[in-house]
Amino acid sequence: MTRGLGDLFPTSDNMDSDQSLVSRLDQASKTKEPLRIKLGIDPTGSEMHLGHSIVFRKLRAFQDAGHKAVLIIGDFTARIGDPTGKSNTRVQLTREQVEANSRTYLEQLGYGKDPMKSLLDFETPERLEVHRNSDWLESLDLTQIIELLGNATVGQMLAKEDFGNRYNSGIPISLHEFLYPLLQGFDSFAVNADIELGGTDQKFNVAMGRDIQRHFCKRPQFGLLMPILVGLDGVNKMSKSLENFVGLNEDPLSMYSKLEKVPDLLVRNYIDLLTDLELKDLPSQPRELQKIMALEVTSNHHGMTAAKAAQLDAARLISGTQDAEGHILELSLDDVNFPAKAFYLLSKLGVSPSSSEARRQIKGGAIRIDGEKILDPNFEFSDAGMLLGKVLQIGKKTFRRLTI
RNA sequence: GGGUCGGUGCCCGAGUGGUUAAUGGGGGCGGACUGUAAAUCCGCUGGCUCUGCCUACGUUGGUUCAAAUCCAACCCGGCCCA
Repeated sequence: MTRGLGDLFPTSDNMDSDQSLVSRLDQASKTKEPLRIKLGIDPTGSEMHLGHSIVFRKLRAFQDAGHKAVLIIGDFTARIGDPTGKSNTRVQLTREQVEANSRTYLEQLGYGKDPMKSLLDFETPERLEVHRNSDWLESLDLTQIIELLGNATVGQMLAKEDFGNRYNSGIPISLHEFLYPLLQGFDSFAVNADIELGGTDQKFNVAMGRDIQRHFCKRPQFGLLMPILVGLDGVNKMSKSLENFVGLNEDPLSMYSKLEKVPDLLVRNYIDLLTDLELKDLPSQPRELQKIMALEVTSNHHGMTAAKAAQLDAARLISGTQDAEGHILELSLDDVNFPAKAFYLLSKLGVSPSSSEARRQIKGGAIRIDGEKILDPNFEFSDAGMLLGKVLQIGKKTFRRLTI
């Protein structure tokens, strides 16, 4: 339960169960009253990634220990946008976008899937509640909103790192952004949370929840924060917009290939946060560790059989051998008008983003056909027969078999 | 609302009437090396079936043979004042 923990508060070790999580857990097991573990997620995108999964793994651990997961789909707060970690105002989403995102989020978390292969246990009713925060936030009236706003000061808001940075560097902060932490806090009150899970960047918002609960005369929650997962670049946090992520619904091969080459410094961290493996039982060679980690994580989401297949495929693709029969994606020459010059072919096939880029790739020596380098962008293929069944290679890692 | 400064390519950021898709950095892509990596080195980095053509420096107009660079209005933002 404490594995990988980033931060926990409050942490007093006295016996006051409002201040010590250990005594609260004791109390819960004595009274057979499961704790309510809140985790909120704003459906602001369509794709979840491994960074999200850390906190869900923790939630699942609580479920498996008999507690109740209270999942909040932030369909209302998604429309405001969490300013945490942002250097500018977030675009506001429409109701329809948010609704579509909510559905894909639930699917990615394993709704309707075997609990053994999914992040959350959706199958055991007493272990899960799912709420949408529009249920209570949408109907707040101005009086209530003003009461809510009274719980925090401008000073507190500006003390929050992201707001402070933005304020000091002259980047605009819209007033509605100040409301976000308060609404997240109100969620904790609304679902009567005992513990709120979140990333370490959520400390301010989670702490706000305690203030709001106390304001409404509820027992304040504990905050249990998990570290932020560093992305594949080894520098920034994992995020879709930085394109350093591994999506939860990526196919096994793509998931494995990305994980297998995470920077060495990250491998232990990934093992700690994304698997149940014990580091001391594992070999120390970085390359071996990468493979074990990639296999294990892929297996968590797709099962061991699929993960092992992905590992084999990845090895074949990397070694550059083209005999990964059936594993090379096919690409149809259907749309191509012959005679076709090399650069036109690449852009028409969609392997190059533009025909200018295709020219550059060719000149840079990135393109091979059946292993033979093409260096002239204007090289002309007179008809499809010249290419049929051959393997087009773009860079080191992308292979496409050309078909009709 | 008033004053003032500013809005440049994926990002940051030079440029301030005239060879040129527009210095530099970051990021990205490609190549070499390697452990498929990191570090390092090299090349590329607006679009187009491309020896040429087209679109670009907040928006729209204007001045000029010529504008990212000058003028006007408008939109957006910072700061100071209210």
